[in-house]
Amino acid sequence: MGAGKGDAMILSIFKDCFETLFFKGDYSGCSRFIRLFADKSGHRRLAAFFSRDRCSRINVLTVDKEPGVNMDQTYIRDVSEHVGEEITIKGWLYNQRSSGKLIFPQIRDGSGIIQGVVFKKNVPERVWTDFEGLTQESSIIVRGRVRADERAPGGYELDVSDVEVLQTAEAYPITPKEHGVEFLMDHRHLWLRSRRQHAILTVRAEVIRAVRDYFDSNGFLLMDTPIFTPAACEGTTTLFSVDYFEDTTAYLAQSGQLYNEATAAAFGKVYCFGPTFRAEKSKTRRHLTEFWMVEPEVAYADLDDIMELAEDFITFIVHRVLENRRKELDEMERDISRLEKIEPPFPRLQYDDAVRMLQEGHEKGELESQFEWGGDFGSPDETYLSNRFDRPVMVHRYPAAVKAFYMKPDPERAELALCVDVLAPEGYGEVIGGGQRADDLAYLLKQIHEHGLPEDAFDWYLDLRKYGTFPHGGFGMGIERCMAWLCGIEHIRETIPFPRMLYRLKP
RNA sequence: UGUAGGGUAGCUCAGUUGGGAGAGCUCUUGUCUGUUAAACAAGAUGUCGCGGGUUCGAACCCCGCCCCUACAUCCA
Repeated sequence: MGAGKGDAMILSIFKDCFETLFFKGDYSGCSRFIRLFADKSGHRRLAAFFSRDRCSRINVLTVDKEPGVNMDQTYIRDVSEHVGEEITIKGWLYNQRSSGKLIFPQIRDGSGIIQGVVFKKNVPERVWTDFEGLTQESSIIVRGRVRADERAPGGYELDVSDVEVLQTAEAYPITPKEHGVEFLMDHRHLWLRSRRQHAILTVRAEVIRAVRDYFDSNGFLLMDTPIFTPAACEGTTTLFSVDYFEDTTAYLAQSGQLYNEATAAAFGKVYCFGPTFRAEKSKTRRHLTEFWMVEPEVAYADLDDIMELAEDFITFIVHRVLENRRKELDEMERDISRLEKIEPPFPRLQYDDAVRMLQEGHEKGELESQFEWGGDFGSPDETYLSNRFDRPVMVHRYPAAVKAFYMKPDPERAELALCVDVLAPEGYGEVIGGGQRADDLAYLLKQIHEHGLPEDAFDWYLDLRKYGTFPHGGFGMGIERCMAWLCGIEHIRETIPFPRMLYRLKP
């Protein structure tokens, strides 16, 4: 049973049992802990309910009210529970249409948008003139009665009785019309308020929560790896450097993997999750200079184990988003049927076979460039491959020469690396890269020398091969690329609140 | 870094033989008791990216620079 369904069942039991109980917030996805808000009577009856051990696996906390919120404030996401009641909404004016003696303000409060109705005849003159003078994004506190109405976007309306204007906003730059990319990016701090961006970033929070829930509930331990690092992890890609006190240069982390190989030896199954920095001068729709990456590392795992983990992990995230954020996906007009097809098993494609596929594509005239065995795939190649399948495709065993120094060579064909790239469907490119790590000291030393890396920078890493070396592997998933695919977004810059890109550091 | 396209009103854009700087939206005012990016009427808005050149005359042609976008290289 999915966690969300279980919660829905429990919530319905509560609603049947307790008249005095009221619910707020969003419980989706929390299978062990539910927080309820009840008055004193409800509190006592809840205690009795749980003493009968009907839901012993659920840890319930009861408090008198939602923390951090005034008792007199109602969030727009909760209005369906307040039909017929007089409520107070604290928020901003999203947009306003008027028609003579009628004004329809659209009010947003971060949790949703509700349409208000102001009849000139039914409100004091001050309220009417206050609304007449309101500009887009003015901050307001609105009082009114909730009513279900088919004509309203969202299905519920607020019959406004009173308004308090905190500030009449200056002319708001982002109008409900078309805007160009540059203008919107310059106003990213305001753009976040608009519907589509709100939906996208709500899904992002859901994806991140799913990532944490997945690893936390599958025996992984969170190990935060450092952001200041002494030298290149992989050598090839460019790093951001910062002054580290006198005479020392530190580099911003481009991966936590090498450190997680150490923590995996200490804790078995680990993951790190944090910002990652790459100073690559690439400006494409798939690149950020600062992005979030989650990297699991598993002791005694081989390449097949890692592929199975990646497949199960991606499926979990897709299911969670479909279950909890369907409204947001609809809001951004995502073709959900494409996501509903994401079920294991994912196709596993050997590099050799992928190359054959690309060459056939070229012969058929479906692919412009001629691909030669031995190279890494370019972006058009990845797109071509991923379009052959309706679910993520796992390409494994690339030539060792095009991959990082720490990859374990295939014992059956030493020229291949035991690695895997997961290509998202619909041309969204590589969302996961990983594989099995080289565990032989002599081989690693040879690789470090051949890649021209400083051996002394890796002395601690090489220690892991001296003191109980072990087979292990893992992968890294870029949150933003995964997001772009899940949400069907053209450009990765919309999947993070404040994107950092080549030539963009502000706002 | 390379290739291609672009920079004109607050926003989105049109503007060719080189000669009067424009449209829609936003905004302001007015009409309308159910608007859905409301509609209708009237009004306001400019360093044509910056610098130089050609010309009687440059948004338009030439040179240099700046900025943006897409793609490629790189990668998640």
